[in-house]
Amino acid sequence: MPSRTVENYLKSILMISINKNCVEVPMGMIAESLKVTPGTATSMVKNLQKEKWLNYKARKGVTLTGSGKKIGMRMIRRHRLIETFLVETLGLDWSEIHEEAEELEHSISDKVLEKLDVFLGNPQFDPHGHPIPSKSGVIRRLSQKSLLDCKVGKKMKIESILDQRTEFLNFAKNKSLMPGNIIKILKYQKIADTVEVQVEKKPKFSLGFNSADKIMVSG
Amino acid sequence: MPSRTVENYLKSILMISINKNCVEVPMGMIAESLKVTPGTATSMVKNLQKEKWLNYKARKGVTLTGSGKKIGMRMIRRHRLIETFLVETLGLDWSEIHEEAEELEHSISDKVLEKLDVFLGNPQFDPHGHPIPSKSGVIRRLSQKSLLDCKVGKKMKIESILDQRTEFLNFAKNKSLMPGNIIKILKYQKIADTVEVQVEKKPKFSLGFNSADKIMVSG
DNA sequence: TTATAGACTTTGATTAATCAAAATTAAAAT
DNA sequence: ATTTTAATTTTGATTAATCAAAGTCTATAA
Ligand SMILES: [Mn+2]
Ligand SMILES: [Mn+2]
Ligand SMILES: [Mn+2]
Ligand SMILES: [Mn+2]
Repeated sequence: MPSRTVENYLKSILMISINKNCVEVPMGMIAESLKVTPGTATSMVKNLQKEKWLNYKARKGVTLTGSGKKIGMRMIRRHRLIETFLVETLGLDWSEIHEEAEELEHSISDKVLEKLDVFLGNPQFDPHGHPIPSKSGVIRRLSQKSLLDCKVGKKMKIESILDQRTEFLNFAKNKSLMPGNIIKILKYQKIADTVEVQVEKKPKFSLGFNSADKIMVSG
Repeated sequence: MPSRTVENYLKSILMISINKNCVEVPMGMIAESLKVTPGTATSMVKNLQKEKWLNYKARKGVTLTGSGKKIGMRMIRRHRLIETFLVETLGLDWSEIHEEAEELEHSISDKVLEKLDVFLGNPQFDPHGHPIPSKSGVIRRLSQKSLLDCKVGKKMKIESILDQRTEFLNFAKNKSLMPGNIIKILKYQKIADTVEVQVEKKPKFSLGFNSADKIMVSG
């Protein structure tokens, strides 16, 4: 019933509200995340409100309704299961699956999706370490702690990578910045906005604050 | 570059010209095959001509250009490889894959398609017995002989099933009307427009002329 | 040779999604 | 309390794809 555009809006809005855990998602973030002009986002969001998928307060932002959340979550599940399939079964690299899944998430029937889920053995995390919501829309709470929130010297486990850009993921893999690996912050240089880190026994290197904030960790 | 609508038009036109082997494809068939009104087909076809994908002669029909044929063939390859994947890998029934592939054929990147091809071991035919074009756009000539063109009593091998409707394919499977099986026409009753047939050692049954014409055979 | 039916085309309108640029508002800085 | 800035909304227009219904052709049938 919802068009692929609607599906994209609802998924993006849900992901923003999860990642930044905010209740009201501001229009600017929606426009940025969907790569449309602010005016487009405003007009689209008004339509979504008519369809009862969200509530919109002018100059405040947007809150998903129950049905909006449901569709958004459904899209996240689809996206992540498809990504997992592309890596596990077809052997694509984790850096090239995001755009692919962005399309496929709208094209697969529920039946095929559930077959895929079984075929893959009910995976719980996608290749970037993001939890895959259950069919009924339940998702594991993900770590809200990024590299930036860590004490110097403490060893942490990498949970997931938020940045989905191909180049960033290539860089990350090259530096072994991958889910499961152990990372330590060696130095924290506020003035230069960098952290110096070491992954497992590999050579140390530096990350800017923006990049470090995309590496989610636990432990 | 071409939109999914354009891809659908070019694929449909190519398939009609192959199936009916005619050079000029009439507008009516295009409209019917794409389930749009005749006026829509006319206006769309004019756009396609502007883009050099085909030549259109008013009240005559349409002929694909080289580039139009190339895109059409690419879509046939995609469609059939995806159908094969859905049956071979995910275990869907041959009756429920057509609509699915109709969507997916537009959503998968070339890279994923070729990975799929390798994963499946370069299959030559889809689950309905239709030849899969090579990456470079070469397709095996398919049998032009249907059950209707057979001598009574002669044993023939079923090559492919043209009718893609779910209900027909369910019926066909139930009667073992599937590629590879051996079929014999027992009786040919022009007046009732039925043929009585027997597949392998199974009980005999009747088919209307329209249905019989959808079963392509050889040998 | 006219009629006429059926295939096809034209016309005029609609819808979803988008943009650019102008207008408005609220928050922050002075 | 003003001014400035940044975020957001409004306005007006465009594009691809579609339909309904009116108009036009052309091949056959009377
Ligand atoms: Mn998407
Ligand atoms: Mn992911
Ligand atoms: Mn299609
Ligand atoms: Mn097929």
